[in-house]
Amino acid sequence: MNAEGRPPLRHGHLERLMHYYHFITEHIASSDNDTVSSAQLAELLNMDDTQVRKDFAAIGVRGRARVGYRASEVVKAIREVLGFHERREAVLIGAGRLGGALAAYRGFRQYGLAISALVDADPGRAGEVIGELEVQPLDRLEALIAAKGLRIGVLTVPAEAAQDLADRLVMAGVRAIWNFAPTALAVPEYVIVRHEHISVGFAELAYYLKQSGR
Amino acid sequence: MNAEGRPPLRHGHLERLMHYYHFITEHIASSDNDTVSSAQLAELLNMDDTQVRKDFAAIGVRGRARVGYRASEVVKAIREVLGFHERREAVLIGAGRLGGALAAYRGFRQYGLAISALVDADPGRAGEVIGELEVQPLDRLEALIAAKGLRIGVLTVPAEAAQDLADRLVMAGVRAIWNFAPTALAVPEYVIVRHEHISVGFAELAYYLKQSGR
DNA sequence: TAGATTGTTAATCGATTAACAATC
DNA sequence: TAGATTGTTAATCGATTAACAATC
Repeated sequence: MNAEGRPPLRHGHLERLMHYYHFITEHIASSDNDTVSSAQLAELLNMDDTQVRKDFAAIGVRGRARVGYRASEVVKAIREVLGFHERREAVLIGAGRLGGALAAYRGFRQYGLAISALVDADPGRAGEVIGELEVQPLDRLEALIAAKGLRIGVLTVPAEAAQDLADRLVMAGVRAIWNFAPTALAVPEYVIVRHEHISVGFAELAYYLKQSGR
Repeated sequence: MNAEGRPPLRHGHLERLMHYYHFITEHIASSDNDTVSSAQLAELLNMDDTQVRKDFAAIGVRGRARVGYRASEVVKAIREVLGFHERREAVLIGAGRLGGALAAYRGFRQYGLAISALVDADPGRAGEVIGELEVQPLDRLEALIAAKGLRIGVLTVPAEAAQDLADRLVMAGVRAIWNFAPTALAVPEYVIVRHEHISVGFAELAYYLKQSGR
């Protein structure tokens, strides 16, 4: 149970909530009286309508029979449950192409993520500006984390460098790591790691392509 | 059933296979007689050992009682099933930071992915070299796909541009799209889309962080 | 041989889907 | 009122885990 007295959401559930959120914010105008039915969403997202109703019930959204759910209410509840309104500052390590792309992407703001420090191991990169941030030298990592009280680290570094940097992040107080390096990280159990394994996406795509007869 | 007479693998199964693959190739030297037991893998990957044995059985890998599985055999079987040895050429659209990162990443090769054409809507970018490729103007898209017989497209463009480009890809003969644009794509049912929704990863990380008491 | 580990069947668990009464 | 849609319970399905005989 969490603060709201609801059981914690599982992976699949969170994914579906994000799915609803994107679909509704993209396709259904947010004027106050816009409604959406579970059957509509289910059809468009290619899933079962009971699932939609259960998911909404689980986050405390109630609909009205013969009418459906208020789109704005659904969106608000999802933002609430997932904590999109809570600003979460993070330090990003590795200002290469991928790191630069994440640092410059403005879309993260709607989920509460603000990358508020950017470091790179190459001293030559220090001072360069990406998005709204200046690249800092790696040896300032701990100072930056302490100064801003950062608790989230984003790793966009080569595989070989990842474990060392993860260790430094944890030592400096970081408690959640978003890992884009193609390697597993060993961390204490009180640290949460989300490993973004991009090539898995390609492997799946290729497998399905193969299954479908090339 | 697929060509090998085995039922197709589901999402979870594919993810686990990639997990084993990475773990074994990273942590277990590939000399011919290296063995690994289901209990070992299960412990290290934090899962049930029966699961490991079932997954291996499903791809035709047999172990030996009291010994375990031959690491090299497991790796080979996974590569075989997932088609890593089949070279798959793709066109990448959008040579921005993210596109550039993917185009320059050499690690994809081990999975069979070769990005063999790179286009960008900005004519000013044409001619620029990223990795081993020269950025081509967008109007050459169809010609490149036809000339190289490409069947896979990678979209690293802003959300607004994604649907139009997906349409062009499909019209030109592409049958699988790896979509990094933060928007859903509408495509004919014979086209496979893999939507890489990166912010979902952050949302999950943030949710678990919140659940754990900040 | 003794005992560790596989391979597989059976049991459990959770997630998905079906059914349907309640409601608007 | 009639009928569409929710909310929820029950049934089904599939995935995970337990158990254990077979094997090396």
